[in-house]
Amino acid sequence: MVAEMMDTLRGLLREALAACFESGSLNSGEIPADIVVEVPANPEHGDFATTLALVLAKKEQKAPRKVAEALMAALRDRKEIFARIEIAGPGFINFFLTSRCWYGVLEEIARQGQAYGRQRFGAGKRVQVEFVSANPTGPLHIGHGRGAATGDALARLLAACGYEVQREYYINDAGNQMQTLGRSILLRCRELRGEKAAFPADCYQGDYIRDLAREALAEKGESLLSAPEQETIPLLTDFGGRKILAGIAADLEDFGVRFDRWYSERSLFERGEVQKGIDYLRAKGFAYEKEDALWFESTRFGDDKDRVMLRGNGLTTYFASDVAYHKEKFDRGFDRVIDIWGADHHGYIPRMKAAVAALGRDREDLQVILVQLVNLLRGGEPVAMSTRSGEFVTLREVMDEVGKDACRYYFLSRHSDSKLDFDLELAKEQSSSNPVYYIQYAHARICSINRKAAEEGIGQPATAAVDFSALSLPEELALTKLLARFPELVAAAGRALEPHRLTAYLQELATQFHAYYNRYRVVGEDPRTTSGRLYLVNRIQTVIANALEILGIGAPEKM
RNA sequence: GCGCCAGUAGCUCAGUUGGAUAGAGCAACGGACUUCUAAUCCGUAGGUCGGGGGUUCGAGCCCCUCCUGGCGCGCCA
Repeated sequence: MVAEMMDTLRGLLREALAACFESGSLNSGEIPADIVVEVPANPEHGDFATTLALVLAKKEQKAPRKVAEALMAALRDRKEIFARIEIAGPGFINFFLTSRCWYGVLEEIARQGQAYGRQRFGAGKRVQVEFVSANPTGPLHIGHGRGAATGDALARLLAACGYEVQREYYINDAGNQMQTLGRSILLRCRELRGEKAAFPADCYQGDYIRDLAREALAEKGESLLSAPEQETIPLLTDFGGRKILAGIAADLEDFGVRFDRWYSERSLFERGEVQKGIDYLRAKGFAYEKEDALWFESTRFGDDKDRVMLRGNGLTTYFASDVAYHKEKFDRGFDRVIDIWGADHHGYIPRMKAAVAALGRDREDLQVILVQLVNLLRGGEPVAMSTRSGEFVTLREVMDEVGKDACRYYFLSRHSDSKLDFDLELAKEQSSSNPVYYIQYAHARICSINRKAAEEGIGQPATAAVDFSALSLPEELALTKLLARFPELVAAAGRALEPHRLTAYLQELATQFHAYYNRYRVVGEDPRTTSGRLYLVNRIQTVIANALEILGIGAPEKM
C-alpha cells in the first residue's frame, strides 16, 4: 500500500513537473530519474512528503518554496486520494491522504491474511543460508544461539521476500579438533577404569566427555582400553561426533530451528571435492607452488596475501575445504549464498570472496553476515566461555532458564554485528517486563477480545459489512497507517538482510494497540462501532502474527 | 603497525540507506482494575549523536583526521 502510493505520487509529480515545463512556470527542462518520496517521521508533516522542490531549486535558480508552489499548482488529483497538500519548511511538499483511502489497507490485510507483508522480489531465485556450523566437539553455547536465531530469522525473512530458501549446517568433522575429541573420550574411558594419567590441557575438559566415555564403554565394550589407539581414537571420534551432533540437532529443534541439510566436510573429501576444487584453481592458473606448499593466488582477487591450500605435510587447509564447499554450493544452482559467521572470522571474508570470484561468480553472490560474540554475564559478572576448558553455559541451559521466545527475541532485537551482553540474572528477573511478552500479550489480548465477542454472539465481520466511517478516532487511523507500512518494512529488512528491524516495528505496533485498548472498548453498545473496531484489531492481530512468524517467535492465544 | 566492526539519554539499544524539533525499552517518581487479560495504560525527565575539520539547501548517516573499545592479521580450525 505504502509502496504503491509512493509510486502513484512519483507518477503524479512527474506529470506535474512536465506540465510546469509545458506552461513555462519551471524551465530546467529535466525530470529527475528518481524522485524521492518518503514517509515523514513526524505525522504532522503528512502521510508522504517529497523533497523534489528542494532538489530542483538550484537548477531552477529559484527559492525552493517557489518551485514547490509551481509544482503544487500543476498537480492533478484525479482519483481524489488527497485530503490536503501543503508546502512546509524549506520547501517540502506534504501530502495527506483521505481516511477512506487508508482504510483500504484493512481490506487488503483481510484478503491476504497470512500472506500480508510477503514480497515477490525474490521470486524465482534460490538462496542458501548456512549458519551455526559448529564443530561437533561439544554442545552449543549461547553464542551459537545468537547465530542460530539470526540465521533462522534471515531464512524466514528471505522466504517472505519470495526466495526459495535452503537452510544448511556445515559440519566441520574433518579437522584435528575431531581427533582431539576422540582422544579426550579415550582418556576419560581409561580414567573411568581406574587408570591414572594426566589429562592434557588441550583436550576437551567438559563433563559431557565423561558421559560420552561412559556411553562408549557401555556400547563398544572394554576392548576400547586394550586395542591400539590408531583404531580406538577414530572409532571414538566418530562415536562422539555423532552423539554430540544429535544433541546439537535436538537443541536447535527445541530452539525452533530446523535445517534442510546437514553437510559434512568429511564427505567433501570422500567424494574428491576438495581435490577437484584445488584442480579447478590450478587449471585456471590461479594457483602456484612455493616452499613445498600449494598456494591460491587470492591477491589477484583483492585479498591482501595469498593463501595456502595444500600444506608441506601433504594435508589440505581448512580454506581448501571451504573453497570446495562453496564451489559445490554454486554448482547446486544457488543464485545467492549467505554465510553466517562469528565476527572473529571476519578476516576470512576477503579470501572467501576471492575464491568466489576465482570460481567465476560475482563476489556479491556470496554475502557474509557477521554475528558478534555474546558476552555472557551472570549477575553482572562475566562467565568464562570456552568449549575446551569446559567452562560454559549451554544454549540448552539458557533456553530452560529464559525461554525460547524471550531468548530469540533478545538476540533478534539488536543488529547482529554489534556486541551483546546477555545477563542471565537480568534476563530472568526482567522476564515479566521483557519486550517479547509485551508483544505477545497484545496478540493474546486480541484473541481474548474475539472470545468475548463470540460469547456475545458477535462473529467476525465480513469486509462488505464494515462501515469504515465508524473508525473515526485518530488512534484508529494511526494504527491503520502503521499496518500499511508493514510490507515495506519486510522488503527493506529483506534487502538489508536485517531481521532486527521487525522487532522495533512490533514494539511500536504493540504500544499503539495497548494504548488504544486501554482507552476504548472494542466490543461495546453500538454494533456499527463494534464491528469496525473488531475488524481493525483483527487486522492488527494478523500483522503481529505475521511479523512474529518471520522472527520464529510464537504468537500465543492466551497468556 | 595494518585491516574490519563499534562509540547515540544513567544502562541496553533503534534510527526508514542524506531530510523537518534525534526515538524506544529498562531503571526513578506520581496516578488508573465493578471493564474485551493490570504481562496493560496515563503523566513527569533525560542529549556536545566520542572530539575536530570538510562536502551541501540540509549530516547521527557521506569524506578526512584523532581518541577509546572489541576482533582479526598461521602451511590452526
